[in-house]
This record gives sequence, C-alpha cells and structure tokens, in this order.
Amino acid sequence: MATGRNHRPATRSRGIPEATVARLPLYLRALTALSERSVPTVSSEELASAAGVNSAKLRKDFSYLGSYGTRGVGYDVEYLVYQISRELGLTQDWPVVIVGIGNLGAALANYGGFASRGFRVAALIDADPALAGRQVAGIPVRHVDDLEAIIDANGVSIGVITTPGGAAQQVCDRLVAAGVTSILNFAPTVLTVPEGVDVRKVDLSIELQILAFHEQRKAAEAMGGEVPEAPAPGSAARGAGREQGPEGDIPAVMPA
Amino acid sequence: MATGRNHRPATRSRGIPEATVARLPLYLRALTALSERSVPTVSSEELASAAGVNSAKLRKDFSYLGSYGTRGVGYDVEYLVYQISRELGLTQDWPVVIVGIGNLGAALANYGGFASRGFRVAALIDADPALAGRQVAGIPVRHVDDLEAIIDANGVSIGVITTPGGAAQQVCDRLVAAGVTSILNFAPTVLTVPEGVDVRKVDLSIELQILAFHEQRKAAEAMGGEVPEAPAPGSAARGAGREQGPEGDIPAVMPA
DNA sequence: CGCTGTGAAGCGATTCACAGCC
DNA sequence: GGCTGTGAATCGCTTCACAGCG
Repeated sequence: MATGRNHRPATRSRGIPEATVARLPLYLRALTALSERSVPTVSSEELASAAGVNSAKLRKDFSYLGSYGTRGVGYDVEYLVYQISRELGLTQDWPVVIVGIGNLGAALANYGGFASRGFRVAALIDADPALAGRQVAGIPVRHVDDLEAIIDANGVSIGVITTPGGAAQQVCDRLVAAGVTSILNFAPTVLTVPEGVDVRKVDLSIELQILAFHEQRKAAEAMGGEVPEAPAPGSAARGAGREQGPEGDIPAVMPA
Repeated sequence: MATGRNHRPATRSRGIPEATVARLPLYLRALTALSERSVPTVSSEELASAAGVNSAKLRKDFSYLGSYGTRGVGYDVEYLVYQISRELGLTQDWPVVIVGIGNLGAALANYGGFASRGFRVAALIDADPALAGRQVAGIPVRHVDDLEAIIDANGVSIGVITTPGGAAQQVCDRLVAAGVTSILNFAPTVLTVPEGVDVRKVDLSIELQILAFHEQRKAAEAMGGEVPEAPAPGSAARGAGREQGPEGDIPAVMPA
C-alpha cells in the first residue's frame, strides 16, 4: 500500500490474487516503455528487472492471466500490453471526480498520468463557493452542492477525496450514496463504507512514519545498541507524544 | 501504499513484523484523537474499530511491542501514544528534503501532517533556477546544485522525490550519495538503490488502476457475465493499448 | 538449449479460540 | 466478568525447482 487495505476479505477476484493485481500496473508501465522503444519481445527476467520484481513472481503473476508467453522466447510486448490493459479494465474510460481542490487536489488535477490511462477527470469539486467557476488544469471547479448531479450526469463510479480529514467521511457518504463504488482517499481518516465499495488509502504521513521506523533501526544498529527499553506502564513519561525536546536516546541524525 | 515494497527481504526489524509496523501509524493516529478527547483508556475492540482493523490483529500487533495493556481494562491511551511514538522513532526530529517543487511538491510542502509528527522540511529543492529563492509554504526553494550541501548541513536522512519520472533516478542517486538512506518516491519510476537504503513508493496512477480492476469486476459480476476471453497470442488485436474507441465489452459505467 | 508455466515447499501474516490475569 | 496476551490453525503469497514446450 501504498498501503491501506479495505477490500472484501481477500477473495480472489476472478482467480487473480490481490497481490498480483497490485503489480499489474507496474508491469504495464514497464511494457509500455518497451513498446515505445519498439521492443518486440521480452523475457521474464528482463521485464521483471524493469519492473523491480523477481522473475519467478512475474511468471507466476502472468500465469494467472493465461499462457501469454512463448517458451524459449519470452513475451510479445504489444500483446501483453493489451492483455494487461484489458484485465485492469483500462480499455474503457473511467470518469473520476476529485473532491477537495486544495494544493493536493490541484496537483492531482494537473497530473498527467491521470488522463493517460483511461481515467478522465469529469469534474473538480470543492466546498468553497469562491472556487466554483474557476478553472484548475483547464477543468472547471464545481460546488459540492452539485456533487450528486455531477456523479449522475457523468456516470462516475470512482471518486478521489482530497479534502481535509474532517470532511472526508461526509464527502465519502455522499459519493457512495450517489453511486460511486470505488474511492481513493488521500485524507488522513479511516473511511467507513458499505459492503461492495472499495477504498484505497494514500497517506503521506504514514509512509514517512514507516520510513522513520526503519531509519531509527538502522541508526540503532549502526551503534550496536538496541532501542532503549520502555518504562513500566503507569509510571512516568505521561503526555510525551512529541515536543519534549531532549528525549535524545539516539542522535537526531546518523547518515550511513 | 501506500504501496510499493522495496524493503530488505522482510526480515523482522527488531522482532516487529513489517505488516505491524505499517499499522502502527494508524493506531497512533486513532490514539492521538482519543488523547485529545481526554479518553483515559481504550479496549482493543474500540481502538481496532477506530483504526479500521479487527481487534485480534491489533492485540497481536501490540503484543510485539510488549505487554502494555491491562487485562479486564484495556490500554492506557497516553502511555500507548508514547510507546508507539518511541517505537516509530517519532520522539526525535527527522529533517527531510523535498525534491521537485511542482504542484505535488508544493502540496506536500503545505501539508500540515508533515510537520506535526516529528518531520521537519529542511529544504525544498528544484532544478528550475527561476524557482530558487522563492518561498513555498514559508520555506525557501533552493537550487538542485546545492543538494549535497543541504543534505550535509541539515543531516537529512529522509528524502521525498516529487520530480517528473525522468529525473527521479538521477535525483535518487544524488540523495543516496549525499547520505540519504530513506526515500519516499512519488515519481512513476522504479528506483534502483544500494543495499541498506529504503524506498517507499506512492503512485496515484497505480492506485487508480487497481480500483479500476475491481470496478470492472463488480460490473461484470452485476451482469452475471464474465470478462470476455482473450484472443490467442499472435492473432489480432495488436497495438491496442488504449485509444481504440469502441472496445465496448462492458458499459463504461455501471453504478451498483 | 532457453525460457515459460506450475506443482510443491516455505514463510509471513491473519485469524481463531482460549488460558491467564485484573 | 471482562479484556488482554498468545499458542495453534489457517490462509495467501513468495520462492524454488523442474517439467514441458518451442
């Protein structure tokens, strides 16, 4: 995940494991690059290395899609691009709405990779009346009052939430009520959705915290020391979330 | 991711499983909210539901940290906040640099959750000389020529890459050479890094493609039909990445 | 011979279910 | 009685290793 599971209890979707589905876009990107360089075929070894996985995993992944390779030769690049695109549903058009046009929402609206692969930004939506009517990335911003009408008129089934955390659940509820069944959530909030609605979460702050954990471990390891043990519960150290300056167990920084 | 594995072969880091580490920030957020409401203790059931996981998983996760709960009662909120913060390394300050100050980089620079939990943006870096000297979110933008000096002067060990895909590997190499050992990559590129450097990837377009896959499945299921079978390799359908209009296997939209 | 496709083994994570303690 | 902490069972994913095919 990035991150954030919220899927139905990992039933294989049409026989394809979730972990495989998550890698298909990666393969597709690597294959598209090969295609642009007019490379006709590619071996599992080469493609795996381009996608940053190992070749056994890649072959296993492709085996779920069918037998699309040729033994002794490899995979036909164009053919595989087509098959993966089809499997991912990218041979059709997916209108999406972005709700919450702050810095991040605007960044996404401007993001090229958005439009490039079957995703069309049908509308930008914000609660601020001052923004309504303005254009961002050439797309007009609409007021959130019109949310249901926009979803309906454009047949939107995928929504992107880039509002502040406080507004996310409310926006989510309205999206779902209006017919959206897939949500990409950038707000730092756990969304509750009914059965049948998929949520994926992207959370910058969580990613950084995971990195910090490993970084701390590397630093501790480098000094041969363990991270110091915890005091017993109920003893001292209450209310020590952040901002107490000199907790200095470990130097603030320790580049390798 | 998030998403995107690139860690060393899932050796347990100090005995804590990677999957658990990835959930700690989630628990921390839920606990912080409880703390702000001055809730003194919380049961595994309540906390799990606030974090969007099940209680057995949460208890198992906490058991890796130690026995921080009280049977028959639950967990002390403040104490747990402290323990998780410490485990994640958030009791110290992590200076980070953001490289690539386009829409996304600027959005991140403005992102509050950044500063709130021990992460301090030491510098914004961009290759565009016109940006150098400007301020974004109150932080001056520096030219990429100074990258090494900035890393060094601030003891930065975490870098965030928000450049276009083409520049990402190059920037990554320079960050690593300058001493950065953890990278959060927003560019749509597979980064190659030496042993000991952690990379996490956030890729909007991949997340959307995963949602599209499930969305397509739901639609297919709703019509009782299967996704149509593939033509044999080497036959027709070459060069059909996108843009062939009427592939229309499935209606473009099908809200539940 | 080379490379794909895949059964089988290995491994980590999740879930179950209950013993242990407050 | 209530809720934590945890062995044991289970599940899904990854990796291995090689059979099968071009």
